[in-house]
Amino acid sequence: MTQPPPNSPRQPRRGHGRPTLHDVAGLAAVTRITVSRYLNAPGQVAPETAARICAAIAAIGYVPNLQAGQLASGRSKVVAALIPSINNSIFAETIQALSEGLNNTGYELLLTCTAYDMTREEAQLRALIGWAPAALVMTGRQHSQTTLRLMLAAQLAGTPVIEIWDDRHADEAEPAFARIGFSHAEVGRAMARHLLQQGHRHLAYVHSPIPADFRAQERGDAFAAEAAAAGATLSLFRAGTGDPFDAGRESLNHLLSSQSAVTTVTAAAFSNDNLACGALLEAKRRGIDVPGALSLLGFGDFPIGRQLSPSLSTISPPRGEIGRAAAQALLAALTTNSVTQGVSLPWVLLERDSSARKI
Amino acid sequence: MTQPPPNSPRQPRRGHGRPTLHDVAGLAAVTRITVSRYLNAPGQVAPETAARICAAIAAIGYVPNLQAGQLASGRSKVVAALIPSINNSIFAETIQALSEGLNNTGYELLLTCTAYDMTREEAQLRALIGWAPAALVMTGRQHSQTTLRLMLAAQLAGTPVIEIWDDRHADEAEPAFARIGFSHAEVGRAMARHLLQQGHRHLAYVHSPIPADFRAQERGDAFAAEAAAAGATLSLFRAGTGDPFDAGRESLNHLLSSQSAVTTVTAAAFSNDNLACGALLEAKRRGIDVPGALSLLGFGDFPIGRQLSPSLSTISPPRGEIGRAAAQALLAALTTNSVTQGVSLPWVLLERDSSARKI
DNA sequence: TTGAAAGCGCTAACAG
DNA sequence: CTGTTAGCGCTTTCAA
Repeated sequence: MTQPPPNSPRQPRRGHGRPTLHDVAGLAAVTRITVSRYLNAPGQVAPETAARICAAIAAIGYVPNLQAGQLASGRSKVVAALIPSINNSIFAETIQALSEGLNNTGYELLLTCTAYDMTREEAQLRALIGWAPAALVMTGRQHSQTTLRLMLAAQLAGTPVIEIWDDRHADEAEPAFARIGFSHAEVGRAMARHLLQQGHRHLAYVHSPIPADFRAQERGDAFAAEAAAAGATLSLFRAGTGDPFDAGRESLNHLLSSQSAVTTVTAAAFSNDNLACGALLEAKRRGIDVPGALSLLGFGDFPIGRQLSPSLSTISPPRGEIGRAAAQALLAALTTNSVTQGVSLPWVLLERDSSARKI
Repeated sequence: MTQPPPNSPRQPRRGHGRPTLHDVAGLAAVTRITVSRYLNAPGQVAPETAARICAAIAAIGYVPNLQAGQLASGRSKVVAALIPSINNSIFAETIQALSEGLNNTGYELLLTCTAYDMTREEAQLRALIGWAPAALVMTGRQHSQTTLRLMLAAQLAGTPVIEIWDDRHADEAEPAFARIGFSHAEVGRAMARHLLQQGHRHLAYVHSPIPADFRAQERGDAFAAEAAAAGATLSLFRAGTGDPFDAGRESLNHLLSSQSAVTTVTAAAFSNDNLACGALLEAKRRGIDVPGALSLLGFGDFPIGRQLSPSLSTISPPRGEIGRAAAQALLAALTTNSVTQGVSLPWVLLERDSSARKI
């Protein structure tokens, strides 16, 4: 039917089927721009015209092409976010909150996972920048040189950039980007202090199985430093990969089998609650008294920790708050064009039974 | 420098700062189209020219504008996916696998959450369609009329559409879309049969707190039907919202307090493992013998279930497989332009201690 | 192997 | 309140 005439000097391209502004305009007997206005600033269109346009849109099932709109306007409605893992319940809650916060603002969340891999982070960021995002949400403050360059370029071009789940480090110059989170070093120190204050002199720390989880690493390092400063002995372990509960069990077994008579560990801290719960369950299985013979302390405040007995002492990080604050900060920066502000969010040490003071 | 001449009749618009093909072309002393070819079909560009272009790109830090490219080419590199919740570990693994499968294929995953709300699903889908996605991934087979219309329109326009985490229902005509998942009705029946085979005649089922979780509802309904068919008595509960472990505990307490002398429930099945684990922990706390006095059966194969003692019997759904199969099906459909094929994926009933046969 | 021209669907700028 | 005109940055078709 719509065959090009045989002598046509050129084959004109035609769109891929979906109805366009043009079609709506034709049906409503107005021009495209009026339809565009109806969609973006309904107030500027006469009610009667608006009704016709509305009917036309419904009739042909028109859905605006966002790519075209954003290209033409030069401003995009995409917030790009990079997180290490979607599987990790810790980030899930933050993202859920961020996503809720962006809901009904017209902004979409474009989310990708780096799998704790800086090379991948760089590639992902590059791909995301291709979407001309209105804002950038990164996780943590450690990035490759190129990643940092891309972030800086974006920020210079006026795109708000924020780093979540981290805070300014003590021996660091003023951060280049707004951070929304907390200091993992402080958490690590607090974890050590909590155990030291209960009189423990022989501590252990079980690291995350992912060395590239910089924030977890930082908590462990700070824990170690604080323990050393207090003159306590410290055994360091790294959990195995695989099921974190099993890894926690194994780490407890390693810990026990590597005990020397003089330095019997009486308190162990873990990179996360799943590891700690595994250790807790294994201790119960082996008949070890928790906290009597061994105190246990986790991180993350995962729901299961509250359920076991003894219940698991842990750090409760501001999971959801980070997402909410990020959404708020971004929207503020995007609408008022102001500078994005970082925030330090509070965390809490939940002193439950697994590290209760020995009476 | 580039001030508009004072008498210029119109203020020309200029882009928003980021370097474009044009800039690269200028630096490399070629035209834009050659740069475009270098990016999309490097083989068609002379090596010498390619080198110049490559240098230019690096020099000015050019990142292609995807929106412009997709608009011009009419084909997008976005896969849009709608899931009920990101917080739910069950979907997290599927999405992670889908995302891995799409990695390095040039396709991006645009992900949004419906929060188990059909109205929201419709709104989200509409927003996603605005991105002219190359493919659509929906969750489940129940959608609003309008959502279905949009999905059908997309499919008609040649966009592969698949529904994950579900399968063809027995009394349903040929599904309009490819489904990748399994039958929740079958799972529900299998759960009931498992308990019936162990001689239980008084069953209970604890529903998900989310009535709009159609798949969970379907498992429960099928469980109930199977129990009724076998002449067993059945107590139905719906778990409370909030911490699922707590909800599971409460449901056990309700169950026990609503016991009549004649029909003492000896086996309870749950909509998910967290609920079941809560009940398991509560049973232990109350000194109820599991499985001696009460058998417990969950769904989902969450890691914690294996760790408790008695370990939790459960259904292990093909979480990751669904994501992998979806990625594979989409890529096949996108590259070979063939029809998307649905798949039924196998699940397993893990018969662990909480429902061990009474000897 | 490279270039010229036209157009993807929409919106900014400026009239009327 | 509505229309005209000229792009957004890229890719398509055809020609050289």
